[in-house]
Amino acid sequence: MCAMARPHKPLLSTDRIVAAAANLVDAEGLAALSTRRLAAELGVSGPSLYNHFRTKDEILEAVADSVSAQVDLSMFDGRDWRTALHDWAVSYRSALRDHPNIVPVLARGPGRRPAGLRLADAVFGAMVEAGWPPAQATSIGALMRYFVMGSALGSFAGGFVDDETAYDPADYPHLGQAHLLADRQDEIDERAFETGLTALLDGLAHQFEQLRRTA
Amino acid sequence: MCAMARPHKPLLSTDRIVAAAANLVDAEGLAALSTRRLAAELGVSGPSLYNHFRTKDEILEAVADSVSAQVDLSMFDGRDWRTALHDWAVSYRSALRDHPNIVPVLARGPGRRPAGLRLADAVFGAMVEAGWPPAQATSIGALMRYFVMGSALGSFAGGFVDDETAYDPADYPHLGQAHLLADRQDEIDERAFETGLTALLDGLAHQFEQLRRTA
DNA sequence: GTCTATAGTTGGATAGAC
DNA sequence: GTCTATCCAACTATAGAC
Repeated sequence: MCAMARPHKPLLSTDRIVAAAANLVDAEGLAALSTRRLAAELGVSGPSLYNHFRTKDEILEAVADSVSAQVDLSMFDGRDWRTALHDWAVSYRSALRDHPNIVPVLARGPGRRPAGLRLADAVFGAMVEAGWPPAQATSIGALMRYFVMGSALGSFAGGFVDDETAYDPADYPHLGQAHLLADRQDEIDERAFETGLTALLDGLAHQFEQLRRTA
Repeated sequence: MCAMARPHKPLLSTDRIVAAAANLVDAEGLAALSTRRLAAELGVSGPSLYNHFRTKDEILEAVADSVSAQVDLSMFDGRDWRTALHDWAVSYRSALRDHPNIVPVLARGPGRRPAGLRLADAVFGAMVEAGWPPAQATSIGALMRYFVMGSALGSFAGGFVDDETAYDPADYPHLGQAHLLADRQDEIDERAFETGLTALLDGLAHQFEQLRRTA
């Protein structure tokens, strides 16, 4: 009878653990990620995870970095900064919206996470290359992160309840249609993101022109 | 000997509970908010809280709404939309940065929270009043929320470690100065926020002009 | 590298006395 | 409206067998 003590082929791998953890967090939220629960999803016992990660937080960091790794950075090779920044923001948001529950972890910053750092390196390098002064390039990296993370953290439209009686016109005179937002979440959030991104890039292009003129 | 069964003066009030909960979340994070811990801070026993709230989540929602209530909305009376939007964004971010740990809860949206709804009502109403079509006014409310929440969720600069050896130039050729960011967090985040806000408002003003021209 | 067993906390919430 | 007592579930992590 095999007591399953030491298998000849490892049952686990860091990649399998990270993938299962990401699925769990996506499906049930950060709070649902426990070592026991994760192990159960992988068909192993809880303590087995500690052969691959030292703490639960290490697993969480690895999940966060796997999301950063999904962001496309290829547009920074060659294209003009505005187009590149637009396409990057779209890819960035797309990756984060697939995993909104992990956004608060990503918001801690890149720290020592390789994919997060590659991302920061690519956008900062491309902006400096394009002619932005380093301090401005830093601001651009920061403000784009603000906008993308904010847009991925939670749906704007989905934050209103789908209940006509919830928003009394006497209390909220302009929210008469607000209960309709929840039905068209994706469309409304998508349009707001594109509107904001266009405004942001228009405004930055304006600043860039002024910068070139005075230089 | 008083067994402290039913005091003549209530020891607790919803306001006291909310204030203590906010302090706890600010100081130690969302995870530190437990009913037992919160009760201890208030000098009462854990179950006493259930005389004022039905669940822990109700307390959390009340904390979130108390933060929304701190946002100034007076600038929407009379001032031009751009100035009002700027001042509102600054006040909004200021309130949220004082309580960054509660931002993920605020990101659920206003739902049925009165202060959150007053905020949404004020900005939407003011934009429509100023001449923005309702769909655009909705987008503006959403994209401003994205930007402000993203900027309050966590520091950009503070997300890099203050360790010169952490960012190897061979791996990250443009992050040679990144370890210096952590030392000047507030200054860097503040400038990025103002840069982004100005760009956003410049871009929206541009869209508004075009809208007026074609109308 | 996986298992079992377990230590040692901590959690949300209810029942019923006063 | 606060208390005490309690239920029972869940958690991270370690020790040591195989």
